[in-house]
Amino acid sequence: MNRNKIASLLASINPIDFVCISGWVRTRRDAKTFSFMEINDGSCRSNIQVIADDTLKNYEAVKKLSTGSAVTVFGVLRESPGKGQRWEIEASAIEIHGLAPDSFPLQKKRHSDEFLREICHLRPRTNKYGAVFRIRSALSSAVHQFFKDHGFFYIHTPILTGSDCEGAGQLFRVTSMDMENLPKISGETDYQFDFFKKPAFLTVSGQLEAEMLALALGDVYTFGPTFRAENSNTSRHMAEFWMVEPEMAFCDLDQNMAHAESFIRYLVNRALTHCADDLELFSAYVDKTLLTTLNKIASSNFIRLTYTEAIDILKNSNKIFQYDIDWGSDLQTEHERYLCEDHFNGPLIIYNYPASIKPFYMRVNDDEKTVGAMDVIVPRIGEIIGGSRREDRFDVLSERMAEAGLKQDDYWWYLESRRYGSVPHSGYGLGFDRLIMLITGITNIRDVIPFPRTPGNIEF
RNA sequence: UCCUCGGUAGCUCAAUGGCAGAGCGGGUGGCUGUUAACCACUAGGUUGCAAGUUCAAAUCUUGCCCGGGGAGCCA
Repeated sequence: MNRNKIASLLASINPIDFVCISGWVRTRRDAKTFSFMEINDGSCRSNIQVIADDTLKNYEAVKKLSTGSAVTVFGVLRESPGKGQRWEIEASAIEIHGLAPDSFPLQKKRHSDEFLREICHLRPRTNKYGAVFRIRSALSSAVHQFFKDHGFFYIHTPILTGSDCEGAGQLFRVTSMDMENLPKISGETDYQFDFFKKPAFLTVSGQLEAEMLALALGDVYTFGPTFRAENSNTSRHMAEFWMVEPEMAFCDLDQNMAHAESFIRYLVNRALTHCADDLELFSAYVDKTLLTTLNKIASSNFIRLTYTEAIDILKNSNKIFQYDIDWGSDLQTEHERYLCEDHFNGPLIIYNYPASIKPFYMRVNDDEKTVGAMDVIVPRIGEIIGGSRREDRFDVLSERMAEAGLKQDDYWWYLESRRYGSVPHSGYGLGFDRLIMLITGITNIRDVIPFPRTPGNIEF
């Protein structure tokens, strides 16, 4: 018989004569002639209560079942006479798969996130982490649904790259050469012996390749892993993270910002409507203001202001910042937080940044001082989206590349897209892990992905 | 990488130079349609590692390792 998922049994309207569940024992309590067990199979937050009485053939073994043990239970789904749950299963047979000895580190009581991070292989079995990873799955589906509804095509851009795409951060090197015995030519590593016959890296963004597809299919997006070899030790950076990158042809900066805003609103709404039960855990135990925050994001327009306006507000704020504010310098975390959390108290989009602090591919505005860049800032997380209108003029783009010290030979194909039928186009990157932080209220990015990769940490 | 706080039982923490403790978890027994069950008893320690100061160090000093928070780099 196929097993029933606990989620569907708990949603049942009527009793069911014969059911079968498989899962892990969360807790067990003994009564005089029977035992209460709570089983969780990961299909939902709730456990189901099982009544195992002493007529079971293996009752002595059942009485020894400890937290973490795996079982299959056959029995009747009936209304529970006890308080606290509507349904329970009266077991007719219990099959024991694997016991969890008393060294099983998860207790019924709450554990610290720091401790659970040391046992990433077991933490999905807790209520909180089970909920995070169900939400992560639901929102991954929501990403695809949103783009499907808007006529986008899902494309796959390479993970391995031969060029330092946008000069964004340190790259991980990829090689098939023997690191202990590198072939040398006049003192330098001879890449002729490497797999690609030239240096190779893990991608820091699929944007440049995504642009090529946008200039053919119209509206496209990528959703995949991204790698940065930065020595970042913060609660919002990882060496391996997931990014959603839409790229849209015939799209200006205003349309780009409107798109980013509706995308975030859609995802927040999806979480509110599709993950209500799991979200309740986070609003109860992680962040009491979570639902207020999410409802506000879902219902109100994002504030839009230019970089220049942002600088003016900061200068007139009479607040003392650790870093000085001057037109031309990048906004620091403290500045973004002040604007987002104190001054406007809500999500905001800052656009038209100085060209000098932004990458070569962003389109230079008519003032020739700023570029069509935009960052979406949300409370508590900071930057969740970074995007821009792309420079579509061949001459300007080559000039900007030269200024950035990039070799045009390495980007010949990128430049050719501006030579043949170039069009206005825009796109952005959304940090998917940061989105999960926003939606769950979790404050450390290491806790929204099953197995986080950070400097000095690649266990599991 | 920098600043800052911390590391004591399986977990969460106390012990501020003088006998290393509690709650939870584990084990044993009892009780009960229970539900973070309850009651009793019980086991459990290289106080992160190394050196130093002292009659005496979990406690003070130095170095290292690991973790949290903040910052930079960024999504």
